[in-house]
Amino acid sequence: MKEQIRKIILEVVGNLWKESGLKKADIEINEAPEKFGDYSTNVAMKLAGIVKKSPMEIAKMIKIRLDKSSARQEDILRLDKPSARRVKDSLAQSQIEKTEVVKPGFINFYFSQEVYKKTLLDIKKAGDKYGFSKLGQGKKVMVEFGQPNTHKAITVGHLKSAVSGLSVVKLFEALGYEVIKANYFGDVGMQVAKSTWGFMQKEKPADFEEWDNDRKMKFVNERYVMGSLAFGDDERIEKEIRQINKDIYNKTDNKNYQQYQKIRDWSIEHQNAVFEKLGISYDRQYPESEVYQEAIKIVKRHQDKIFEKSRGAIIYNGEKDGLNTWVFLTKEGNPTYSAKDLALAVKKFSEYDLDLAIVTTSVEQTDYFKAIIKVLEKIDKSFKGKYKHVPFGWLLMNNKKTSSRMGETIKCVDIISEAMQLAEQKIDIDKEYSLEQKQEIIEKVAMAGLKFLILSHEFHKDINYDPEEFIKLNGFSGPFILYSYVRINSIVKKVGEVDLGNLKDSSFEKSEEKQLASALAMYQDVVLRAGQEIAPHIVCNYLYDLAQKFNSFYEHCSIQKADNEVQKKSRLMLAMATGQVLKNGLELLGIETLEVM
RNA sequence: CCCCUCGUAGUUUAAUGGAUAGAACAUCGGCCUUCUAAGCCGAAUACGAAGGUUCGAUUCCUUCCGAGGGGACCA
Repeated sequence: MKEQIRKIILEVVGNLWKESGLKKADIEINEAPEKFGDYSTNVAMKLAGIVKKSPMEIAKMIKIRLDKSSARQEDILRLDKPSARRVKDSLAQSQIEKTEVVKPGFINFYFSQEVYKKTLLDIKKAGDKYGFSKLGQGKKVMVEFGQPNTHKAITVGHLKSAVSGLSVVKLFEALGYEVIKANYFGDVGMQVAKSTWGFMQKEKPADFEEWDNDRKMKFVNERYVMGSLAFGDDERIEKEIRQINKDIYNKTDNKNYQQYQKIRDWSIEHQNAVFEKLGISYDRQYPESEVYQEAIKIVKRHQDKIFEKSRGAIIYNGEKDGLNTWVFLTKEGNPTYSAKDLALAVKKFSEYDLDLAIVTTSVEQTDYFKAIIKVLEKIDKSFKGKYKHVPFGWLLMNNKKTSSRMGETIKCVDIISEAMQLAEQKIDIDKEYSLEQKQEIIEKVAMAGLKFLILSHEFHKDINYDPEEFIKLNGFSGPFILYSYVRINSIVKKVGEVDLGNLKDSSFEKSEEKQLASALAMYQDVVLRAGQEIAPHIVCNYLYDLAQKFNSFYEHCSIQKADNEVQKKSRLMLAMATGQVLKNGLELLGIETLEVM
């Protein structure tokens, strides 16, 4: 839609635009505020500084050209003179009903009824694929997200990563990319050793083997905290833990390694269950242990060209590239996380023929990944621009970051059950749902609340959450959108599905109808922007606005009590199309719809 | 000391250099005999400070103030 309007503008100002050194992409088409039509452009204001005329004057001249290009007005701008027919055709093609010039120099575009009808028909035809584009067709992208550690609890941080990552995946799919979902999880290292040590210090409860994995992992995490605290206090214990660490690396066939393996198995089962609950199934799982050997090799291979020796370690000296210096191999010859991340990156490209690899992590790793990417490009120029780090902010509790070492972290499973409790309280007791229905409502509403909260903030910003008023179930929230969807579903059930054919008799005259239909027409542009900017919060804002417009429509334009049969059917089509778009948009956020609530 | 984020109503936040800075929660006031009131309609309240660039700055640049993060063998 935007692209078509851009073309029309170009018909008129093309030459002048080029002379001014501006590019086609500089022609901005934006969604206009409600009372200023549907789309608007500021080209006149952009030209003002260059041609030294007032923006209003320029805008008026452009408008004359748009309205009837043969106008006999003195043209001090030397605008292009496309034939009247070409402009008329362009306008007709993009179904712009009228244009308007408004201070300080905006040119506004109003959709015609044709846009509304075409949009409804497009939505009906494309269904779940409405909003998809072909931008990434034939291209492959891998998104790495989640990244928990075994032998430790999954925390809110991982929850944020998982939810954000899933949304990135969905956005790229909507852009037409083939997406590979990857997880990189820590299953080696001191923290794993600490946890294993802690576990072996205390008799486990008699019925331990009968516990489910959630409960087992809670116990394991307690033992991890204990081991972690003991590590700093006692040299003898430190020695024991380091020994366990060695046994794990060497896969020594002893009690330590066997215990480690057992906990690792529970952890992975637990992880998969938690991720499944969040709607995530990975295509490729990379345990840290898998890249360990490769990490050493890759550093040694490039030892003198990219890396250098310093204080006994092998480092990448980032200072000369304006970055920090990072250790890749310790003086004992062990690979650090940087070496492992590097090996992982190379492995990803060699396993899949990727056009792009995205890694999402928390913001603290921003500088670190700059270095990793730099080194990667030094290894092979073809990696340039293909490895992308997307940082996201913390989920803070009362403005403070929590420490996993001290056992302060909020567990992912706890936060989910907290959300479910809230959702349960909200269920209308007058409505008699079956037990299964009730359970479905609780789960989906809770997930919608959680996911929307996480995704509605800009990625790189921290989310400060107050446990008291944390998950919102009304207002700017996921459940609000679900609720709107449920209302639509309920109407359709009552009135019955309808097909108006080509909709040729229908007309949307009330402002609530027009605004709703306009918003539907803009959905594709929104998805495109959200995908290109990797910004799901754009989708959140759009969906909330759309749901609000629907609720307003619902309040002011009755379907059952429409004036006549055509209006009734037109409105029902509008409602059904809205339902489809809400569903598609929620899908981009990884939120499932439901039929009643 | 160096580098990176971020400062918007009481709170949580939005706005590719543009129109009256948009919402939500909380507060106050209306609307359920009428398609699900988790809703609708309305009121009130905000760009950390000072300069600069621009027709136009919350947005870009500089300085200051404030918060957080990163900077050698932990991830």
